Amino acid sequence: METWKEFEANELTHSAAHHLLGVYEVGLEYGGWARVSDVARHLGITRGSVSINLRALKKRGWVDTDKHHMVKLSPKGQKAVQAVMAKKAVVKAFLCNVLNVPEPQAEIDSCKVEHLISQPTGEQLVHFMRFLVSEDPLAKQVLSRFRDFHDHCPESRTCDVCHGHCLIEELQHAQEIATLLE
Amino acid sequence: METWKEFEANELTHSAAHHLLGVYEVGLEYGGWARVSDVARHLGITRGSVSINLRALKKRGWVDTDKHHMVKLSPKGQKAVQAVMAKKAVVKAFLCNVLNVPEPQAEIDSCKVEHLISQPTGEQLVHFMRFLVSEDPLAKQVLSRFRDFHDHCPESRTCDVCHGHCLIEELQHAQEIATLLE
DNA sequence: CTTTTACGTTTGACATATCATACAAATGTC
DNA sequence: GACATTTGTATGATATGTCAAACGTAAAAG
Repeated sequence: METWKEFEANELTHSAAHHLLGVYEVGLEYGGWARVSDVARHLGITRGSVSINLRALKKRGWVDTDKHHMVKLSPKGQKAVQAVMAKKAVVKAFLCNVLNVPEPQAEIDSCKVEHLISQPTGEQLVHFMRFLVSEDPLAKQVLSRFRDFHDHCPESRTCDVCHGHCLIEELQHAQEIATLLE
Repeated sequence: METWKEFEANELTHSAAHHLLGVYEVGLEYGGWARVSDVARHLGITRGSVSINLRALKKRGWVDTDKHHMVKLSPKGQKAVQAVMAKKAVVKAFLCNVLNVPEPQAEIDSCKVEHLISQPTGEQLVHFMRFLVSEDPLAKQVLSRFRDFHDHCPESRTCDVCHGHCLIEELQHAQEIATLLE
């Protein structure tokens, strides 16, 4: 009944995750060290905001700082960044290459959920993708078969016509489908 | 470079989505009408918070109110709730029945992302699940074959042993896998 | 009909996350 | 060396989302 509060309890907020990613990406060219200013430019927010946010992240052990105000990821922060990047990559790959979601939308969706996906779920998705690129011939056929199914299923083409109206009705069948698979 | 800000731009926050879901669920027994108090009890937060939050949702056209302080979803709110519920259902079904994620974890993960998934992505996932329950024999075989793959892949069993350590290394391969599917 | 309970709202507080503005110190430039 | 720019921080503002506590009203109980 209170599962919804797990969202708040998440280890990293979306903002915090992207501050860490910012430190990582900016730091790539400087041996892991980044400046507040560059992270701010990278994220498109003010130096003041980044200064405050990184201070909070430092207090919680995600980043370390220098005497010269330089910032880098702590070991804990590095692990978090790698996990987030990997989850985003595998979700985006699934959306693009299995579900055939257009790349820009897959980029947005994967970015929104990257920090929220649990370790077990991310791992299982990696296994699934690994299965789809395995030597099993079945795996190879499924993707093209799904594309055929998708192209010939009348319901899959309504989206081009009604632009958002039918999508909701589409999704209403989800619960029925869920039970069919059990 | 600023894709990450799409998160903030989301139509509904997690909190707002669950207020709407709360109105829906509480209202089921009263012809769609709900009271602030019952929604608060349902969500496990104070009446004050719900009062303020529902006022904001009313101002933006997601809910309507009575002279007697009764609240119900507007047509717009109903559509949003159905879309969110459907996305959660299809994601949870995918996690449980395809990826074999344990049900409690699937419940948490799907709840976290339900309001963040775009209409196109949700719809494509529905098509994919529909394909997996179609009469196509290939679809029927894939799930059990993936389970075999999963059970016999040495990497898939490390999780039971290292409890979170290897998971990160697992996920590091995601980017490589992503390119393999293109 | 009084009393008590329940309800919705209001207020003040706190936490997060952003902004604009201002300031002091460090860095660059001439 | 003097001046200008960049940088990090500080301050006050706004917005969301939560809490606890108090208040007034409305409904239920006695």
